[in-house]
Amino acid sequence: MHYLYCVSRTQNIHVTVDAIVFGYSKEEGVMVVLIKRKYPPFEGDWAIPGGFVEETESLEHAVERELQEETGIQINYLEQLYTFGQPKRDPRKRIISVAYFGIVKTSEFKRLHADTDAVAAQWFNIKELPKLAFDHQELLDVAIERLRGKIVYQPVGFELLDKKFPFSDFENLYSTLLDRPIDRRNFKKKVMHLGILDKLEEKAKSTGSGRPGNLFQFNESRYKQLVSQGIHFEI
Amino acid sequence: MHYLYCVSRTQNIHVTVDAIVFGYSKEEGVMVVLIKRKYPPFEGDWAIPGGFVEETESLEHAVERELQEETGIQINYLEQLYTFGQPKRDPRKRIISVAYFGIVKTSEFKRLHADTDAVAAQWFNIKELPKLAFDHQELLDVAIERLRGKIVYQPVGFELLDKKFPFSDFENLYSTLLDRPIDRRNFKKKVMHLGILDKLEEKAKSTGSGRPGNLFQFNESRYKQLVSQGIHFEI
DNA sequence: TATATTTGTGTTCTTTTTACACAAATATAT
DNA sequence: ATATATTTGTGTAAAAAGAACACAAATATA
Repeated sequence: MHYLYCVSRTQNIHVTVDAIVFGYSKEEGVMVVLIKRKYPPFEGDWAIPGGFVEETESLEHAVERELQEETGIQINYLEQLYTFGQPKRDPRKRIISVAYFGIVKTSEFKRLHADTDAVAAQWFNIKELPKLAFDHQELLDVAIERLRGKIVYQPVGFELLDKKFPFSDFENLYSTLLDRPIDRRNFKKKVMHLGILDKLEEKAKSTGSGRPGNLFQFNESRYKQLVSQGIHFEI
Repeated sequence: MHYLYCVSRTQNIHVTVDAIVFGYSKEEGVMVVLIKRKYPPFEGDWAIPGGFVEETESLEHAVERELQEETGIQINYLEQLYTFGQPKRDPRKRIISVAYFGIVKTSEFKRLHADTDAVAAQWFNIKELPKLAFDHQELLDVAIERLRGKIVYQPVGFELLDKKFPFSDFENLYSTLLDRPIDRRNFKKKVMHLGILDKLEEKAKSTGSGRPGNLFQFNESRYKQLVSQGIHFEI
């Protein structure tokens, strides 16, 4: 095959995109959005949203379009995850699926949570998942692993939180995702020392009992500076 | 689009795999294999080896098959890199390319280096690359970034070296890839402390001037143990 | 006004990382 | 055979980063 890109062969392979979208709230933890299948195969099972790529659109565009159509979600962070292409992953025909990994912010998550049911989409806690169609459990496993891996060296955490948040939300997110307790003082010391969080003057509006704390905000330029220096965030 | 996987649409998109294969030798540094295009577009330019996926084979199989056909290479390490799918990346039709990242060992690299010319394939130092066809420079940039990123937390270095190697080869590889000097004593201390290298009794056969050193060997079980404990190799 | 809940903060000890120089073994040239 | 150049092998001390740890202040609620 020296004729790469030169032969004109008819290939009967179809390309889809799938999107594993995460949301987070302090109350519910890390959630992922799934849709209920209405037709066979796997009728009635839950699946990761996605669909066919159109010939003239980019892969990213396809993801955003499908998400919009199936779930009404507009994500604010998107990155390519992995491409799944085993021959028999769809029983009907050969499908190559380019999976993406998306995140919505807490406020958006809460808003969506209220009305995604209207479009047969639903949020599930990543620790309490239903049986999934196709090889979607595998996609989800890869995505969760990636999310977990990313937060320890890149502050993807910010994509999950709102623009302003109390420090405890940030800490809880890490503790939840890493599934282990975190020492509040050491964690704060480290994060503040990196300079990626700015402490605001505002206090959080009291959300229950306890002392109200300051709000914090992600310092994006500082973050970019650190990344350009090749610095990892081993939190 | 709730009909994911239910519509039977005709998609005129083609799927290819590409393989960015790296080799290393102390004398030549980090090398990558390219093939010379014999037909338009980009006739005469160099390109990354690859080709169309067949309907019944896995993506990995397609990569290995194409590599074998175009370059005669059998890699010993392969992982998926990224999927490139911009609409106009091939001027003729829509092509989604699943790029892979491969490595051959030094001995294999030297052997191939001698005869890959026979099949219009050639090794290039990653610092002295020719102009590439299509968006292949971008694929290569992503692959090099990945290679560089990987060696600092996973010992992919071993995939590039022979089974037995003098410590200086290992050190030079890291120094070359990271493009910065490495303190020999501290580096050795760290690596040996991790336990991923076993010191052999054999000495390297003298390869020029200087004191002959011991040979070392990758300790795979120790490595797996560390990985299962979630340990990263920040070398 | 007492109680429960959450936030905020500093020090000490341990571990890890960095900086740094000289002697031993070989090959080559004279 | 002797001198010279090249490469390997090794330890210590100072600095930085990480881990362990407890109590007072601010609010909501009973």
